[in-house]
Amino acid sequence: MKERTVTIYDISEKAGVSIATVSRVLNNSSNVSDNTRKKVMAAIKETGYTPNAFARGLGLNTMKTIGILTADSSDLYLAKAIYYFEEELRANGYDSLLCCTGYELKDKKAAIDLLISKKVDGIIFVGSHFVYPDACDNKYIINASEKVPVMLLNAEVEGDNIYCVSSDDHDSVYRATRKLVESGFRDVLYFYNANSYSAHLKERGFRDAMEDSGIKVTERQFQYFDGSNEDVHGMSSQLEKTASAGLKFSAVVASDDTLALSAVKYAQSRGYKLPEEFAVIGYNNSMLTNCCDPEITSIDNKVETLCKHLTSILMGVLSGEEMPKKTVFKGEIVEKGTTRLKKD
Amino acid sequence: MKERTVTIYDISEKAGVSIATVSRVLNNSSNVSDNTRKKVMAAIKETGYTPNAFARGLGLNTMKTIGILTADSSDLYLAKAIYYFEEELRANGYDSLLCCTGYELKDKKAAIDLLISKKVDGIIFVGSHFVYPDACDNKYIINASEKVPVMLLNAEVEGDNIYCVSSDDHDSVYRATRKLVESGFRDVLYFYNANSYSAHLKERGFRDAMEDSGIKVTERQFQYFDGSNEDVHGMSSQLEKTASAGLKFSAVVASDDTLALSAVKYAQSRGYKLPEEFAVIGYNNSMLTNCCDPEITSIDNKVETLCKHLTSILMGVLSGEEMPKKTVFKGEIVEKGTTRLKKD
DNA sequence: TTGTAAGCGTTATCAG
DNA sequence: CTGATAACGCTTACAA
Repeated sequence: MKERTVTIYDISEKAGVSIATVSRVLNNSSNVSDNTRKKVMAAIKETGYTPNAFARGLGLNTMKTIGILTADSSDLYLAKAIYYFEEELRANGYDSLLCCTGYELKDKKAAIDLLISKKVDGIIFVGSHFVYPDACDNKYIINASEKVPVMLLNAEVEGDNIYCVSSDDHDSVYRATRKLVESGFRDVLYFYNANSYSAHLKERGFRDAMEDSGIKVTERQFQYFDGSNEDVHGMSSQLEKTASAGLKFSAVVASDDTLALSAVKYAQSRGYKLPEEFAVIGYNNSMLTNCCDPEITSIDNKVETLCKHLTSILMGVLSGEEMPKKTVFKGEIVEKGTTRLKKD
Repeated sequence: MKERTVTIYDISEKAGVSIATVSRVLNNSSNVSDNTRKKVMAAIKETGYTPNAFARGLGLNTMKTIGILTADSSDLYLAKAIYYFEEELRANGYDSLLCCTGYELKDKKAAIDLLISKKVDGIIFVGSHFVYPDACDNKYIINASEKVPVMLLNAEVEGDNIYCVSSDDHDSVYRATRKLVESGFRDVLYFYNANSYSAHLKERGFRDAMEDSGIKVTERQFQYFDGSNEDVHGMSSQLEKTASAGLKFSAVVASDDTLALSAVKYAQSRGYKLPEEFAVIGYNNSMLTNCCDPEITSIDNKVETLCKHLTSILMGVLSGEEMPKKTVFKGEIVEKGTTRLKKD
């Protein structure tokens, strides 16, 4: 009882023209007389015809789809990025094929193969988790770039068909840390939870800032949290343990707002007054920074801007234009209640 | 200089067999001799051949893709759902085409048309925002279901090809509210920010619970927050205004954890002690409930379970099995620090 | 301006 | 077990 789906042939017949003509009006292409166009349109409207995307894809060798690759689409920051990408891409006539890979290298590779086999027009790597410190481990990105343009958000890999858009993480953390020190906090703990490309930049920023401030740091001041990105509990109890173990710190620079939030909870559970006795700086300026009292000073890395630029670069690449291989934006320190930084 | 992509013909030639045979080993289908299979495999490996997905799609009339429709993929709850869907779908060999529609009806319609024109095998409506109180406004969902199976998460629409999976929002809020009242709070404010299908169920649950507790409610007790889902600030200041305007309330039942969090901030800014003098119950049991101190009692509606079931129902539908049109799970009240509910 | 016909790369039916 | 060959529905030279 399934009525045959209407094809371009049905339209051509109904309108009394050839399928070529139908195709032409469909792609509102070159020279079709107003009259025939009208006839074709009428037939289309009447039948409710829509072109078969697969056939189209086969002919054009594209279905206007971009693969979006991310470790965890439910992560606060990544979710935002995905949202902006989807929006921008669709505005440009592209669909988004989403692939969440988790954090295992082999799953990432598998996901890429999958995307490429589905013949996406490009792949956006959302988040720095895809780039490893050891260059060999990034070979899989290069491989992908031999098939389709590869876009990296918040990461950097050298390659012919690879384009990188990022925020200057090193600079942001550097500036924030220096200001923090200048405002009187010298025993600062660095709290992080990733070993990705941008994670390293941030850490480097912290180290450099401390050094340039003339403060020696010990490795104990670098606290790595190895757990779920949502485990605020675990995070603050790690700080608690660290403190109980004898490490003194009265400020925390965190690589992520969740960590920062846990630092606020830690400080408040100890009865420290923020920002007088204890200071906290987060990263991403996400809604989490507004979820506690005082609200958290955080670094805004302009994810919307990054996503828009990245998309427009991708669009340029896809239409054969020459595009910048590396684009870097400057982050912004958004001061709220957990610090009292010196003004510039 | 672009080398022609290798096709099934190249493989057939290299292996000295027909393309039909190559196709057979590709789909590891019926009866191919071990010997020829080996030859073909060798040729495939040698050339790095991968089948053209578009051609395949054209032949099979499917590219194994599911459209995921959501108002805002960066919303904490929706993002989680999307994550689980993507994971489950991929485990079943399906890809996810993501479409974020925003909250305008016409954009929703456009997105659906788009998904259908891309010939997805089914559409998952993530979140109750797609279902309107006025049945006429839901016609577009019925329309979609005439083309592909439609799956609704946390919503309900009657239709031939429509399948609904949800948590019993009414029951959850009802039980939570009753317990709250039993624990001594009678002047409870209901705080919500949506007019969707499930929003109505929740509100109904609250009303019924109050009524069954013998408490009269006035419309002022129903506070609708009309703003961004991330604007914790705006939310708590609305509560502040409401209180200043003279409404007395010492407890808040919120339709969402963000609202609940804002209630905690409000209560704390007024110096109320939670849970003794002020109680709060949220919804979704998201990470936000752990972001303040005390942590927030919240209703867990088991999004992971819902998503898994929904996906498996969809898979059943796609393979022609008879599947339940409506599946309802029970939510769980997860008690934390903002209440001291009576035990059952 | 319009039509003809040759792809595009598979899968599937039917013979052998 | 294997091979021809006809779909699948569209785009696009090339002709007219």
